Amino acid sequence: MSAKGNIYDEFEWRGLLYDATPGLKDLLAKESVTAYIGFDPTAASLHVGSLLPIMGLARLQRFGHTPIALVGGGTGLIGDPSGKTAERQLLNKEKVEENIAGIKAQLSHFLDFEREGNPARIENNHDWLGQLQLIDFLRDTGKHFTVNYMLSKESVKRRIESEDGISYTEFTYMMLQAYDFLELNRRGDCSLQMGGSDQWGNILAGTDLIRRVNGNKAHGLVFPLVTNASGTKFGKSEAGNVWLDPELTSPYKFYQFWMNTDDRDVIHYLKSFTWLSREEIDGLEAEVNERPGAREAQRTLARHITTALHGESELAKSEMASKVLFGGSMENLGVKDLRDIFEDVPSIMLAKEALEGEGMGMLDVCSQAEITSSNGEARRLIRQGGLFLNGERIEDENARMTIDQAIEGELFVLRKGKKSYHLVQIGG
RNA sequence: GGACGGGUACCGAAGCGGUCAACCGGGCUGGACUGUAAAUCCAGUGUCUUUCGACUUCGGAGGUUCGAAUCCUCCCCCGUCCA
Repeated sequence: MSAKGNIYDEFEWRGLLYDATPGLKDLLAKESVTAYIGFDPTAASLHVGSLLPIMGLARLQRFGHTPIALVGGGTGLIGDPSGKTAERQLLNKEKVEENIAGIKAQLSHFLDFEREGNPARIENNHDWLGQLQLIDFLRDTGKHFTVNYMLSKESVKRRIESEDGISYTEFTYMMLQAYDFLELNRRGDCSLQMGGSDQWGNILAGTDLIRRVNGNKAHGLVFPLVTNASGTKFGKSEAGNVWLDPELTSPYKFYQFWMNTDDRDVIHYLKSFTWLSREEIDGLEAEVNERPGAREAQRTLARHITTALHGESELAKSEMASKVLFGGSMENLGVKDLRDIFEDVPSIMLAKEALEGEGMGMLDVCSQAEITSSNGEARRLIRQGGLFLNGERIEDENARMTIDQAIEGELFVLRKGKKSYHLVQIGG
């Protein structure tokens, strides 16, 4: 169907094909398909974990198919039990609305809503789920689900076996997701739902429902869960979740997150999250094997994703900051540059008077700047050689910080360990 | 409602009258090595002072005792089994 070949093969070589319904490959080869992925508005921003499905939609679009991003304004009020071991906290409607707005903005970085022939769309399932009448729903949709079928689904089974059980609310989630698929199939001829592999059960519930209600053949395709060689959960940094929203995760931190990718994961991530061709990725793979220390693959990965999400200029800033923070000294940098580089580093103001004359004890500075949470901790830190003022190690726990040590008389750069920076600025 | 079992620091888990600020493991924080890595090694991990020491902690409240995380009473919570 497309000059570039079949998207199915594309997913396959990129390692993004975990499972798919039979016949999907032929369908994708023959015609332009409309496909959707659901996004949960449980937070005001998506995080890097959502990048895989988002890219899935984007790839699909480049291959001539039509992507729909479905925001779960309705289902978000219910909560999906898949992959969860405990009952979810319900969100209120206002919060969900707010989250949807944020998510839409982020999706637009990746999907083309203007594209000739197959523009992307965003739908909110609250538009139809909100209208649903209980009795109608039970008669028209509920009839097609046996409890036996629902109980047999992995996500439900696991929760039933768990001690806390599963509420009726979450139990119903599967039916609603199936209904979404049916609705999209009816109104827009959407015939494919994609998602993470944890969605397989829900997706099949949808294809089954569509077949029963209107006899159409619908398809599902799921991506593998993104794994992490170190065994930690993908998408977490030491600072917590890595979000797509620059207010929550600065472009610099976002860039660093990818930069820190384990050698064992980086090729897989390049396949999953970038547009790079097979040849380019093969080249980088060779690079990783030959000169792992250069981390060319990580740099390429970080560049591509950061640019896609935050743009060229943010990438440039992130790279400059990285260079200073990890590369060399800050010697030649003025206050202006430093302020820029340390833009999203915690910062405090201290009164000029406090730093004149004797100055302030480093232990105090540490608590004021919230570098440490007790004097004892600050003491240990210094003793072990983990505290730096303007790049110089503090040797003595009784050292004092005075105004003449300030860079251009305006600010101090404190560093704890290798990576944790704090700024102290002098206030009036 | 009844019968047991249990609640100890971020988590898991010892301790069951003094020598307990509380073994050990994980996590976390520094340091060394390094590739802004992994692995490894070292150190640290209640608060205040840091040498000694003082103070606050072992579900909660009381009590016994010279002395309690450890014994007693009541209460709260969790798990398992029986109703």
